[in-house]
Amino acid sequence: MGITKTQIFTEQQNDLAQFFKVLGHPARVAILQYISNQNACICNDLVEEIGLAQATISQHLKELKSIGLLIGEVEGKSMCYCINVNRWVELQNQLNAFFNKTKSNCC
Amino acid sequence: MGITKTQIFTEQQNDLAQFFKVLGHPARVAILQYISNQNACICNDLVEEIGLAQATISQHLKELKSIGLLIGEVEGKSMCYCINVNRWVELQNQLNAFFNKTKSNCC
DNA sequence: TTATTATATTGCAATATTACGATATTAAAA
DNA sequence: TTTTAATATCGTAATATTGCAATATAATAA
Repeated sequence: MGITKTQIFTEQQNDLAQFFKVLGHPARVAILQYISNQNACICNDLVEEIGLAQATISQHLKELKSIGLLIGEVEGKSMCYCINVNRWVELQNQLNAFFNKTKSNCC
Repeated sequence: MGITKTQIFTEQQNDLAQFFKVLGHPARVAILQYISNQNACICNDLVEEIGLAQATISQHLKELKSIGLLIGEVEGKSMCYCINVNRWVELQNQLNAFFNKTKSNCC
């Protein structure tokens, strides 16, 4: 069948999982790290930097945008991507809430 | 082509992504939450609780074990799964390190 | 206007994931 | 020993993801 049965889970569970899923690819981790290492917004040095085709990078950027982690701004004929710090902190908090709540009492 | 090009990323990036990936499914989030809500180690009430086939649950448990988050102990003819608290905290720290390091200076 | 350059989108092939029925496997119970 | 119950593994169908070439789009440069 292959379809994730989202209907049987809570919205919170689906959202959390979706967020983890987007971060669950090394290219997307690398993109976030690279953007954060630049002092200014970078554009698509990413293609050269990461070593994947332009179409592939564009796709990964789209997924990062889909959970609100990246903001893209048009700058002439190129795009300036940067991290959405508010969303970033929000997700980190959400994630820590999950980790802290999910504590085991057994074994 | 469909293969993730792990060779072009660092081990740290691959490990982090792998960890996120495993948590990136609502069933696995739900499993962890359910286990943590029980005062004692639970076994496979999970099948009834979550609403997926036994084979599917078993598969998800295997993935959670693969990153060290779960420990399984034989208990008669059933299995007692519980969260590996040390690993849990370790992953939470790793994750926070990633979030804290990856801070944007731009926009 | 016609390049040129940067990025996004489309279409597709290769591979991975999800889910489940069927079938082991293992341990207690009868 | 045979049955029963709990879990794991195998095989497979449906779907999703990854990656790229080709193409579209949009903005500046010539």
